[in-house]
Parts: sequence; structure tokens; C-alpha cells
Amino acid sequence: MEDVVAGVLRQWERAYPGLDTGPIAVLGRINRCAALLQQTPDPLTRAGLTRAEFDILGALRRVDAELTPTQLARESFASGAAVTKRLRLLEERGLVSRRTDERDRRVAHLSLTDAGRELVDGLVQELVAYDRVLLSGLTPDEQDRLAEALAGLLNTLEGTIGRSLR
Amino acid sequence: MEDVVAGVLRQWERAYPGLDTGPIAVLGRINRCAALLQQTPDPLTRAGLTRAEFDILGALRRVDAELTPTQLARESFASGAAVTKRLRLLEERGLVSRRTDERDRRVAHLSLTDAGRELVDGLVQELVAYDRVLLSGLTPDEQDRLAEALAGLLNTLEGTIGRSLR
DNA sequence: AGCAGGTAATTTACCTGTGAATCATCTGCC
DNA sequence: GGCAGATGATTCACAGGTAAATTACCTGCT
Repeated sequence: MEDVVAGVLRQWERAYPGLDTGPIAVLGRINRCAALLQQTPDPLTRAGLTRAEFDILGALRRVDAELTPTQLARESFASGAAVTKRLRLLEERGLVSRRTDERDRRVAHLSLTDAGRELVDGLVQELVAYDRVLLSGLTPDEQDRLAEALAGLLNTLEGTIGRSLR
Repeated sequence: MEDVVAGVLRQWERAYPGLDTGPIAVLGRINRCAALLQQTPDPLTRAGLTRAEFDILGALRRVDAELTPTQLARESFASGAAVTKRLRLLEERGLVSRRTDERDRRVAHLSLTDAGRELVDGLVQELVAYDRVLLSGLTPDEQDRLAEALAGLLNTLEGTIGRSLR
């Protein structure tokens, strides 16, 4: 059985005979998977959260401590400006609370409210269950190998990109 | 050697002992890889194109025929509105030209100009070479297995999502 | 003929992210 | 003590995406 990308690859190969479509086969599929995952309604959508907002809440839950906006940006792989915007919405919804540092009044310390923590606790369970369904087409063994290959790729990418930014 | 996601997974596991982090290990890495790929400057950036714009040009080159905006939307996995906007920019740059259908004056037929075609021809070579570098951390065999696993996942996702939209 | 309904493309209003500038505050040095 | 420069966070102007409404046109039915 063939996926959508396979047809695209054949077209490229026909347009440019001899072209090495191997790299596109990998990266094109990663992009396509990510795009599909982002567009699909999931438990977060039903809870009225975006993936980006959940990344903030998740970071606070994971580390189980207060975090500053800068730390949150690093933890959730986002820009500072994006974090500021998301925090405003999350605070308005009463999921996150803010405390100003006493020593250095520039810095803020964010933490989950009780409501925020309960929301995350419930959502994590739902999300994992949902993700398991999405992966159900692969055997557990295939899933493990896929995760491992992606970890390797991720390391290369972080390296390449880190270098290109300097 | 460990990737960035591995640390995150350990934190989740510590916050929720016994949580099955397997699904996150796969999907989290896919999202992270895609985000990195999107943020990184690549040959397209240097040519002043976004990935989305190149997807339009690429579709026209691949099928080597005129396409309507609706067909372009399907081919490049985008919304109609997005295609309209991109086409306007690409036409302004002289990369794409438009022809109105004679029978049905609602429909437009888009094709690459000579300049557009030459641009794509050059960029495809550069892109494949660049992608090969990004994947250089994996052996060719690992790359093949990764592509295959992703194809399987993609099929499941298209299925799951197709169902959820009905 | 002419209208009801469908379809292609575009427009509109809005939302979210980004990089650059700005504001507020702290720290080190003279 | 007080200023120069650094740093944390926010704001700003803008780019690009989306869903829903709109425009323009075609087709089939009476």
C-alpha cells in the first residue's frame, strides 16, 4: 500500500530522470505528517487549547516548578514574544499564575494554578491514548525503531542548525 | 548520544510514573524535526521563496501541465485561500502565468513561465543536495527504513483524519 | 427563456507568530 | 553614588494562514 508522498516522488523522478529522491522521501514525509497532525482536531482542540499553549502548560507541569518566560521559551522551543502572548491568554483563563521576583523585578515566575494542573493531568492521559491510536498502524517494534531513527535525525538537525545560526 | 526530546520524556515519566511515553517519543520528535526544518534557512530562503511557495512551483513542474487553483490546493496540501495569495505573489515575480479557461470563465489555468521553470530546475538540485546533508547523520539504510516507517504512519494518519472529518 | 442551485476563485475579517524596537530594571566599574 | 551597558519582558508592525462570506459564472430543470 502506498502513501500520498510516493506518488509525488514518482512525478519528480519522471520530471528529472535519475534524480535521487531519497532525501525528499524522508523529509517530505516528516513535513506532511507534522502538517496533518497540526490540522487534525485532537483532545487539545476539544479542551480549547492550541498545541503551543499546551506546550507551555506541559513545560510547567513537567519541571514541576516555577519558570520564567525566558525559560519557558527555551523549554517549549518558542520565541519570547510568542510566550508573552500565550501567557496572557493562559492567565486570563486562570490556568497559570504570575509572581514577580523580589530581587529582580524584571523577571516573572510562572506556575500552574490548581485548575491548570488538573487540566494538564487529565489531558496528558487523553493525549497519550489518542497518540497511541494515531500510531496503531505500526507495531510497537516499528514505533521504537522509528523513534530511535528520529532521535538520530534530530541530533543531526540540531547540530546543523546550531552551526548555521552562528 | 541523546536528543533534546529524550530529556523531556524523562521529565514526563518523573511527573507521571508509569506513563507510557512511547507515543510522545515518536510524535513529539516528528513535530520537533518539522519545526526545526521550517525555521532553518535553506536554499529556498536564499532564493527568496517560502516552502509553501515552492510547493506551488514544484507541483506545476512535477505534473508538467497547467493546473487550476483548486488542483494546486490539492497537490500542495493547502487551502484555496492560501493558494490565491501565493499565486498573486508568484505572478508578480513573473514565475507563474495565468490563463482563463474559455469554456468556463470561472476557472484559471496556471503554468510556470520560462523563468519559473528555470528557477525550479536549479532549486531542485540544490534542495536535494542540501537535504542529503541534513540526513547525513543516518546511514542510507537507516534513511530507507525511516522513510518506510513514515510512509506507514502517514497512511494511518490520512485514514484517521479522513474519518474524523466526515 | 430564466431561475435555482452548484461550483471556482477571491475577498474579508481575524488570529497567531516573528524580528526589531522599547521599556524597565539590574550590575559592574570609576 | 551614579552612569554605561547588559538583560528580562513586553510591545509594535507586519507577514502569512484560516474559515466564512462573496463574487462570478455555469448547468439543469421547468
